This record gives sequence, C-alpha cells and structure tokens, in this order.
Amino acid sequence: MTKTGNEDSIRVAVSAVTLTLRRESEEESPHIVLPLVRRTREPHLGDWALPGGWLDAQEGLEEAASRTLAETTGLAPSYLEQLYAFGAVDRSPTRTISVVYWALLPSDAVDRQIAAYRAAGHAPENVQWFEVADLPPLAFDHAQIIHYALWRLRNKVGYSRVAHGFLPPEFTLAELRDAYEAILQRRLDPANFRRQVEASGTLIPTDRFRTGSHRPARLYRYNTDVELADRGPLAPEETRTP
Amino acid sequence: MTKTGNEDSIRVAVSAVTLTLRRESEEESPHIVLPLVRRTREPHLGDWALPGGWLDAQEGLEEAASRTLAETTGLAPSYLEQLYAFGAVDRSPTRTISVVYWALLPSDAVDRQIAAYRAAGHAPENVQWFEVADLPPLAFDHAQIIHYALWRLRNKVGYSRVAHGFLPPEFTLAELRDAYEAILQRRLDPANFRRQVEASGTLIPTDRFRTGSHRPARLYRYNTDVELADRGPLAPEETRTP
DNA sequence: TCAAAAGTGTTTAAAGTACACCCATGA
DNA sequence: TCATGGGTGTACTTTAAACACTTTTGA
Repeated sequence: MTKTGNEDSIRVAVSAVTLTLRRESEEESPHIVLPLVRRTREPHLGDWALPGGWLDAQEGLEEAASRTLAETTGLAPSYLEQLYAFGAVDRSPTRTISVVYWALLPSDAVDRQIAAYRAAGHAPENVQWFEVADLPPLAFDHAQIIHYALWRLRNKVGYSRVAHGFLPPEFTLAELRDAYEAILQRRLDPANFRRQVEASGTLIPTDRFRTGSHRPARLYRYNTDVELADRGPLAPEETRTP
Repeated sequence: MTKTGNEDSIRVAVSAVTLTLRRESEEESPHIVLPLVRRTREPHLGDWALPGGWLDAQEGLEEAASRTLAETTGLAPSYLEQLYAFGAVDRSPTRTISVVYWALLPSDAVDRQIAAYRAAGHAPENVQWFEVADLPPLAFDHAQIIHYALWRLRNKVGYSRVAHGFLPPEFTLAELRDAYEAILQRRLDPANFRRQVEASGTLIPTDRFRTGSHRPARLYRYNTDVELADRGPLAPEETRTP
C-alpha cells in the first residue's frame, strides 16, 4: 500500500448541477434550465462553468456543495444528491478531484431566492441561466457532467418522486405531468398519468383548486411519508457518525 | 467563492468493495464474500478495513482503485464502478475523502489471481475473506460503505446484467440463477428465470454442456454486444478527454 | 354554447407469477 | 428404475398503454 504519494498537490473541489423548470410562455411546455458561471480567469477564461469552489477542511462534501452554490448564485436547493467524483488526470491543468452534486429547485423558489440575494446587495453579473438543450461553450469536463446529471434525473424519475423537486408545495396534476414530460422529453397520456401517480400513494389531494382557464384542477401536495428519492442505506445528510 | 481553504490538509484515498461468490459445499447455495485488510496501525488498529490506499497525483481515480486493490490483495476485477465519495468531517481523525469503488469477480478468477499472487512471492497475511452477512468489526465508516455497495448491487441486478460479473465466460442457467439468488436473497422460479434471461438477449447458447450429476445443462456465454451495466453517458474509463 | 382541459371508463396488449408436467442422466 | 435437476407448456394476475367518453369552467 502506497503510504505517501504526491497527494499534497491534489485539490478537492465541489460543484453543483442545479436544475429547475422555466416556462417561457403560458402556452408552451416548460424547459429545464441551470445556472452557469462565466470564468474570469484561466484556464478556460470566458467559458461557462458549474457553480462551485474548493472544499474546506472543516466541512462535509454536501455542506461544501450547498455553501459554494449559495455563495456564487444565492440558491438553496430543495433536493441535493451526489452525482459522481470526477478525477481524470487531464481534466484540469492543476490536479483536481471534483465531487459533483445535482440539485433540484422549484422555479418559484428560484425567483424568491434570487430576489433575496439581490436585495442583500449581491449582483451576480457572471451568473446566467441556460436551457440544457442549448448550452454555451463549457469549461473543463462540465458538458459531460451536465449530460450525466440529466441522464440520472431521467433515470430516477422512473422509480422515485424526484420530479416533485421541481414543484412548489401545492400543484396540479398537469403541472406534475409537465415536469415529467420536460424530464423524459416525451408526452404522457393524462388519463394514465393520473391513475399511476394516484396509485403510487405519493400524493395527497387538497380541498383547493387552481382556477385558471377552463375547468379548475385540484391541487395536490406531497405525502411526506414517502422519500423524495431512494438513496438506499445512505442517510440524506452524509455527515452522520460512522 | 472561497479560493483558498485548508485544502492542503485534505487527502484523497481510494477503496474498493470487491465482491465474489463462494460456494461452501456442492449442496448449499453460494454466498457473497469480500476481502478485508486488518489494520496494523492506529486509528482502528486491529479492525478490518476495505483494501485501498492514497490517490497518486499521476493517476486517475479508477486507476488508483485498481492499483491499490492489486497491491494489497493481488486481485484484478472484471467489473469496476464508482460507488460514492465519502467525505464527512468526522469519518477519520485526519481529514480524508474516500472515493470508493465496487467490483465484481468470478470465483475461479479469484483463485487463479491469488495463486499467481502467492507464486510471485507475496504473502498477504493481513487479508482475509468474509461473508457479507457476517462481517467483523470494521474501521471508519466501512460497514456503511459495504452495505451501500450491496444495496447498489441488488438494485442494479434488476436492470442490467451485472450478475455476470460473478461468473466465468461459460456457465449454466442454474449458476446464473444462483448468482441472482445470492444477490437478491430470495429464490427464483427456474422456469420463469430461464424465459426472462432468454428473452433479454444477453445470453448466447453454446454447444457444450455441464455434465455433473443428473441431466446435463447447456452452457451459455455473454452476448458481448450488451453492456455489463448501464453507466449512462459516462465512459467505462473515466480517463477520457473532456 | 363552445373550446379546452379535468377527470372517468373500457378495452387490449404485455409482462410477471405460479405451478403442472415431461426429459435426460448418474447412481 | 428412480431421484433430481434440466427444460417446456399453460393458466392466471398484474401492469401498462390506447383511446372513447363525460364533466366543468371561462370566454
């Protein structure tokens, strides 16, 4: 077993792929968007990168991902899960291990958090939101990372209720279906979709209705007895005693 | 964004949960076993730990996992996948990020590799194999890690052909079923199991038969057109250009 | 009253489960 | 010849998919 290597020159960074839904107009279906940060120094100066930063010695990985995301964008996601640890030798000129997280956020929470962030005096002029289908030139291996995050999301939506991470506490079945359709990139039958989610026991009907145009739709909320996503024997917070 | 932290005092380690099947006798069904290393120094002196070591600055993560596993046990797995990056502050007295991999190996390959390892002059006296159902006192958070690896294996066996990682190139359907039963911890109907794997298109029948007792069983081999496990948009080797 | 989305019912296909039964071999 | 696992057939249950149909609202 190698006890000493050049491990002193290896640095640990964290990044986050933070996804939310944005609806351009009332008519069309929503798209998945994420915030990127324009790099202000080499390497990859001018390219766009995932929000992140260096891991601090006094904090856990998930903690660091939350902190750096909040520092650069002002966002605090409702769902955060580790994606992968990237550590290819040539992924950066300085040897860097990036532990990447992926996060989901309801669009109304994004608006509120960004407003609060600006009100607190921050002007994130190097942060911009992009549709995942139309990404700018990306720094490092971040394009690969984003595609992997989207793959995980598409995968996980099939066997857990992660899609709810995109929605506010109360929502209609059409809004939930819109989220699924944006994730899976295909249309779902409204009738069958209704029956499936009703049978899954993850939803609780409320007495309230969304009264836009046409027939009012019942509002539902999460059944908090059901986990947002199955993470197996790992606790939601990894900072628990071994 | 925090540009400088105490990142110099953070070290990166790699470990591997290496699983194989061991059949105690011809009669009973096989069990999942893994190699552990007895710690010869503090912390956790005398406890058992996953094989691993420090990440070298010149190697990728997967590369380091293979190297340290080979150095401590002489094993070279047929399947290797990243499990998780563990980084809780209190998981070790010195701040350590452990990038853990999980690996599968056919039992006949284990025997061959260990024989070759001993023939090359190595005497791994601190390495011992344990059934996953009967683990000794483990160092750090390694018990949690092993249970997570087993959960991933059980999960993945449902939608990919990872179970083949336990088997030699040619095998009978009963041997494949034994692997599934050991992983899932429940009996499977032989008739339905046969039809399911035949329909999946992952197996190619050979002209050879296993002629033990009773009626000879046809030998099958992998259809190499099908991936061993779905890893999404990530290449099998993470060391590819961004 | 009409367009459009909410919500219900029904039919068909596919996939999974249970289990009876025949086949081929070594002892 | 018989016990045993290899291998096939079939009926039944559950799940998913397709789509016709009714209900309720705003304009």
